[in-house]
Amino acid sequence: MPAPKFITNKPRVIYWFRTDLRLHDSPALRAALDLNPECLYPIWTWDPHYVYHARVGPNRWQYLIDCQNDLSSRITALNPKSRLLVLREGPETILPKLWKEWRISHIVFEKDTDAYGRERDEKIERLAKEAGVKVVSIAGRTLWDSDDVVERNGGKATMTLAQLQTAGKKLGEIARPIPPPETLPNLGELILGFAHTQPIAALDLNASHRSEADKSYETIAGPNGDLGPPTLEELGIRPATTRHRGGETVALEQMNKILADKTYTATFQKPNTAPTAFEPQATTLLSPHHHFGSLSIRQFYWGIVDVVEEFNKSGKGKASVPPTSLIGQLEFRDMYFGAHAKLGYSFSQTIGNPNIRFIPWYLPSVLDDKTGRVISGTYYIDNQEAEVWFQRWKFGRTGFPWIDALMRQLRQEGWIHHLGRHAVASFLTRGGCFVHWERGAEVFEEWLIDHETACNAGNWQWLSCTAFFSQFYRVYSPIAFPKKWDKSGNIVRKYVPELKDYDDKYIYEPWKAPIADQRKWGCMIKDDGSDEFTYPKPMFDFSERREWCLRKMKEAYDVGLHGNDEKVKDGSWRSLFGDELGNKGDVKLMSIGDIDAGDNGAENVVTAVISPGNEDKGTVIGQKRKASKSQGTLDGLVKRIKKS
DNA sequence: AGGTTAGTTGGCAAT
DNA sequence: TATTGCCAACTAACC
Repeated sequence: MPAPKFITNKPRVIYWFRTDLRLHDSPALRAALDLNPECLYPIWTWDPHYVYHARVGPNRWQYLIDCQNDLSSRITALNPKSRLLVLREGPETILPKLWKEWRISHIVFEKDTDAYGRERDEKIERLAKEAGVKVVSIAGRTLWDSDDVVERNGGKATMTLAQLQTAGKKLGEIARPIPPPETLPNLGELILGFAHTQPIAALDLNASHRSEADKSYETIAGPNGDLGPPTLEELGIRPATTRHRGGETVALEQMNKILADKTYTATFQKPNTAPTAFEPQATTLLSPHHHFGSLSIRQFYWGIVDVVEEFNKSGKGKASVPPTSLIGQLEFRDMYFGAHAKLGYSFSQTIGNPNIRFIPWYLPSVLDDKTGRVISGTYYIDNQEAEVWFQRWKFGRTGFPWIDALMRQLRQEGWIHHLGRHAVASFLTRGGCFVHWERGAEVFEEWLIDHETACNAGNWQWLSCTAFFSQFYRVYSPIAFPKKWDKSGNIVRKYVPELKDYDDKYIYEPWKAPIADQRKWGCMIKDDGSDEFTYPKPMFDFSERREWCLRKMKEAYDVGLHGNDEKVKDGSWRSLFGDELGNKGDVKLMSIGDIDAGDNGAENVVTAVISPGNEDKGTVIGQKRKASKSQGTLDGLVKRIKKS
């Protein structure tokens, strides 16, 4: 081990912020302060994995930037000489330089939970060891440390709420929140006179969200040279469209408002909250704060427990209990984290995952044979019709107003109600399109401001009846389900404004309205719905598709393969299924990263695949497809999206 | 925390 | 008062 250049008595500490963008109830930050450091550098490193390889739309970028700005000013409020230092370089290259230049003795961070973060942190710990820097990593993102949960669950993934609850009981009471620090140490000297390492050029999964050149890594300290949080402009990302704002200050205000409504908090029952409500929404909307760590999960947990106890003593009634209560919702979150902690990367994919069923969905993922992992940014188009359905679903042009309203709300605002997620997920997978749940999960990853790998993968598995839940005949109707909550379809009028003047009677099924009424209400129902005075006909007969899907689900359950079965990996599963799927023979993969000249002169990176008989047609995910006569509907769709 | 259909039951008012 | 029609509310079976 090389000897440090300078020996000081007091620790010199880097606090590495990642998904814990808060000062309150941070066990890791407390540990850093307990070192009684001579100086504390609060840093953020601009990880190329997140910049290019995670799917992040403008709304989540903005939310992250909100969190960083708020955190920085809260740090400065405690110490005017301190702030959040945003370094435009990946952690694996910059941290060793900082340790050396800033004479760091300790690096402290909250233990990460997702597969990528944990793999990255292992590398960082090895590098730190080599450099003689001590690493302090403390769990703080979940009710219990998920690795402890797995251990107390017999070393297995938590696949039911009961398993999580039993493991939790064995682990003892959840820690009470730690108050925020009252002071923070000064920064050390900001020496940045070292070479700036650029990330290795890679596939940019967020290219479709950029309107300008990406300047993420132009300088180490940002355009103002002050290590301040970036702007969307610096990232070349289009403006955000959501009204939801991030940051610890907003998070605490929002939480306190909820807890102040004691009846709401104590009697909350998720299935009784309206998915059609949007302003205000029926649930807490705290999930994005928990995702970025701008709100501690234990702070909210204990806030609820205290309100529930008081409510039960008050004689006003009986508080709700898990699984439907607010506490139950937090437990579900920990259950998914427990499964993800055990299974790692394989939790968020079918192939190689022993815990999930194999169902022969359309548009399956492509596997990297070397790593056994799904290749992000690509998938097989094994059925052209399903690809059209998928694109129409993604951009809210299915012709089912309830589904389209939700998908447009998701794209615009980055958040939809949990039961709305049920509705669109059921529709895309087992109750409509029969498209792979991994395609849906990728769209949610791109557009949700509260995207959390464990919860997203888990919920898609649940809703597609791939794991956690198996009653596949419980299909959500795009008409009957929203009618139960809102007969007049206000959510449709808001997000599908071309239908705003339709009578209540037809708001969820406008194709049934007489032509004269369609004319009167200013919106004709036409096949492609390609101008602003038209809306598309439903892209299929729903009950027909529902029956077809039920047959296929039953078949898949009878065949009984799971993600880790050899037959799933080698493709021989096909011999066990009937030939009704319509995907004939093998599909072929184009080279990922090939450059494809787009119609508008732009160069697009090919990230998807071709199907037999269509060898000359590549696909660019999230961008315009190359012209294809067989996809008139899709071209109309693209035109419509560009206009909106 | 799904939806449909067919069948039953019970209240109510018209005849 | 008995019969009839109507319908809302409920249940069971099925997908």
